[in-house]
Amino acid sequence: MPELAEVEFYRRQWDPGLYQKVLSVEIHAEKRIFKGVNKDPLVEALAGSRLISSQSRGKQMLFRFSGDGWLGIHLGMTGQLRVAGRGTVAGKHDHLVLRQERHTLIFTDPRCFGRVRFDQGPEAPAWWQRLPADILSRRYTAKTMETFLRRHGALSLKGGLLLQSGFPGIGNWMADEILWRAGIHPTTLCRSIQHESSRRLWKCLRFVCREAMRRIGSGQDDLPKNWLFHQRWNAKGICPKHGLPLRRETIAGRTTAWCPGCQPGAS
DNA sequence: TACAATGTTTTAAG
DNA sequence: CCTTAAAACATTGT
Repeated sequence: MPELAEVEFYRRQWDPGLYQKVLSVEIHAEKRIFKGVNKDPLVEALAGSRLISSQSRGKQMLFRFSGDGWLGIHLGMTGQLRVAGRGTVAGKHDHLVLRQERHTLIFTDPRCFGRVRFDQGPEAPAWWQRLPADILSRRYTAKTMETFLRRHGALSLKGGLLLQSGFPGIGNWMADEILWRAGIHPTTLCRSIQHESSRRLWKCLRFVCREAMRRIGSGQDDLPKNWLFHQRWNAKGICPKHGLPLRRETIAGRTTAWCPGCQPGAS
C-alpha cells in the first residue's frame, strides 16, 4: 500500500520497540528482499543492540540501532511493518523478525518487491544522505519541481510524478490525486506545462502531501470523502466534483484515473 | 482463466 | 552519459 504517508504510518508501527533490546533476529535470507545485503553482519549486529530511532523520507525508511547499525527498509508494493506480542510465530511472508523482550517487530511482504539494506557506521549511510529533499521541506521549492520537469520534458506528467528522484514519496494514487486537483490531463508532457498550471501543480502537490501526512493513520484517520482516492479504485468511480464517470487508462505503465471534465486534454 | 495490483530495477533503444 | 518505454520481478485476489 505504501506511498508517502502510508510509509510514515508503517514506520511508526515499530515505535513500541524503541529503546529496547533486540534479543534475536530471524530472516528469510534467500528472498530477493535481501538481495545485495550482507546478511551475517545484519543478524550479528542487530542481535543484542537497541532500536534507537527511525525516520522516513519519501518511500524510504531508516532504523537506527545501537552499535552503529542502520537498517533501511523499502516496502515495495505490498510490504508492511507491524508489531506483535512476544513469542509470536512468524508467518510465511514475515521476512524479517526482530524479537524483543515484550514485542516482535515484523517486516512482512507477500510480493517481495520490498527491500532491506544494512549499513554500519557512526553516521547514516551514504544512500540515505543522498536522497532528494522531502517535498514538504523548505528545500523543495517550485523551482526544484520546474527544473526537474524540464529535464524530463518528453515524459508525461503522470510518468514524471512517479519518479522518486523528483517526487519522493509520490505513487500511483497520489499522482492521480494531484493531477486531478490541478486540473491537468495525465498525458500532458512535462515540458509543455505553462507557468500558471505549473504553479497550480506545485500547490496541489504540497497540499496532497501535507493533508495525507496529517490524516493518514491519525486515529480519526481517513482522507476526506471528496478526494479522488475513494473513487479511483473501482471501475464505476465518479469525479467527486462533477459526478462524471472517471476515465481510466494505462499511462506511464500504471492504471491512471482522471476526470475528463476537470482534466481536459488529449485522448 | 486471465488480468490487475498504492513499485522499483533491468534491459534496450533513441 | 542521459532519457524513455517496456518487460521483469512474486504473489494474491477478483
